[in-house]
Amino acid sequence: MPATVTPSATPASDRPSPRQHGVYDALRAAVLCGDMRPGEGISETRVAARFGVSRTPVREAFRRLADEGLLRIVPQVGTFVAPIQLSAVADSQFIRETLECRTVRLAAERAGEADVAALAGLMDRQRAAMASDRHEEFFTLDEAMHAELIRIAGRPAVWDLLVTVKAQLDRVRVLSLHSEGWATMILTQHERIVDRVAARDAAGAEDAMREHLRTVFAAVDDIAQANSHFFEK
Amino acid sequence: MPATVTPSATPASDRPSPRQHGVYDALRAAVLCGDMRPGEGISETRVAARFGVSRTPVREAFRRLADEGLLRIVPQVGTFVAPIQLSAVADSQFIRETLECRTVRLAAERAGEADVAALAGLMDRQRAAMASDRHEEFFTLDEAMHAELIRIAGRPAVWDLLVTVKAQLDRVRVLSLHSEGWATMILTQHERIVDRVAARDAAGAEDAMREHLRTVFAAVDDIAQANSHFFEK
DNA sequence: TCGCCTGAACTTGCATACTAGTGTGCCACG
DNA sequence: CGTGGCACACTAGTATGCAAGTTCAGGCGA
Repeated sequence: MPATVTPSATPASDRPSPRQHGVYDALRAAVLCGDMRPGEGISETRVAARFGVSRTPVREAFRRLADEGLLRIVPQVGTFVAPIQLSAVADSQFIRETLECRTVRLAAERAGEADVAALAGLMDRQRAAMASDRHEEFFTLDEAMHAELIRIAGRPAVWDLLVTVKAQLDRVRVLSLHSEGWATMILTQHERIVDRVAARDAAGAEDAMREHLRTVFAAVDDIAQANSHFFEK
Repeated sequence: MPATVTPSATPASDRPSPRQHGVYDALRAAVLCGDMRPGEGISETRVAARFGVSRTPVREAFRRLADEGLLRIVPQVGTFVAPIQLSAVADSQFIRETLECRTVRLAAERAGEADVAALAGLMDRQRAAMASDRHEEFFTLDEAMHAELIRIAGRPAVWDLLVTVKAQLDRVRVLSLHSEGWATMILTQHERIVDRVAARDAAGAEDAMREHLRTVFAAVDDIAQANSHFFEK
């Protein structure tokens, strides 16, 4: 390979997805949705056997998940699903709130007609999903709306960062029981955010976003007490 | 290994640092300080030979650096020092500014006498370092002061995140030539930030921090034009 | 002289073997 | 019956061999 020469073309996206990605995605989903419980011990050998691959791609997936704080690797001892640390959850909340409050403000200042229409479409689908009790789809649309707002703000990379940062928050969220009134409240808050963005009301949008994010976070303490064996500190 | 049992004690910090960490640290420093130039091709085999280890720990280090956006791994082709993307630099700036402006505001609201004294001590050492032209030490103290402000704000995890996010900015910074007047200006801005924090002036501290961070960022375009072969897009 | 084709050398991805260290359970002994 | 110690099974860290794919250079032919 010639040194000091940038590879000419060959975009990495065309390459076949390596096997480690599949292992990573599956494990990450299992940890986030609670299929693998905090404190549970796993091992490279067993996971490799279950996925039908060797230890190498499993190791790569473990390392990434450990970097994200979802696994805890103890050399020569084992790898464990990380307990949910309340301090880490609070840090996630702080970072998310700080970044999303600023981006939603920018979104309100920058949104064009097409952007507002896209948001309105997402809201319609949210209402439809909730009316039909399709909770999984509602969650997907929730994520999509937050991502769209950040895209409108012109900072798509911020969402990429938040996907990782949010993980600790998501682990708590799936423990909650999604009472009926709760989902309605989320939808109402989404409507208010979009309404303020559509009105180009930056300050109002920021307030609405902050209230929305804090509503979700406010449930953390209750959830932690009801599931204290999953938490640390 | 007993499953579903949280490892009792055994903090990971006590464990001997695996070899991959040494490789990771060395390569990261080389990329950030410019010893390895953007576009330069490296290979697992050569790096492994140079460090006297096998490919495995080198691979792990490569993976982590690629996750941070410092390397670009092209399967079956090679691994390259990532070019500096202006968009990534701008995103780093946005995230850093957003988070540090909020934390410095919190620091101003929360700082106790001991915190203010610690900041004053760091400023004294900065003045001494600059008076003696110890640029390396000044840089270290610069980092320490930003970290200390975030610690005072009560969000040390935010600094851990910024260390990674800042990497793209740091790659540009080392390309600049550190003119004399520039360092003086940085020091003056630091003094103003600490002064506003000591005065518990949250808004003033935020303004000072924003001006400070934007001063550094303002030089990016000039540096990019003077080193266009290192940049992409 | 230009263009194509072929092959060799290189790359990373993956699988496997081996090492050093840890925790646990069992067995012998008091 | 209780306790201490040892052996074993299991862990992650590392080394190495093999496979699939890419690039580039050199030679051959037009």
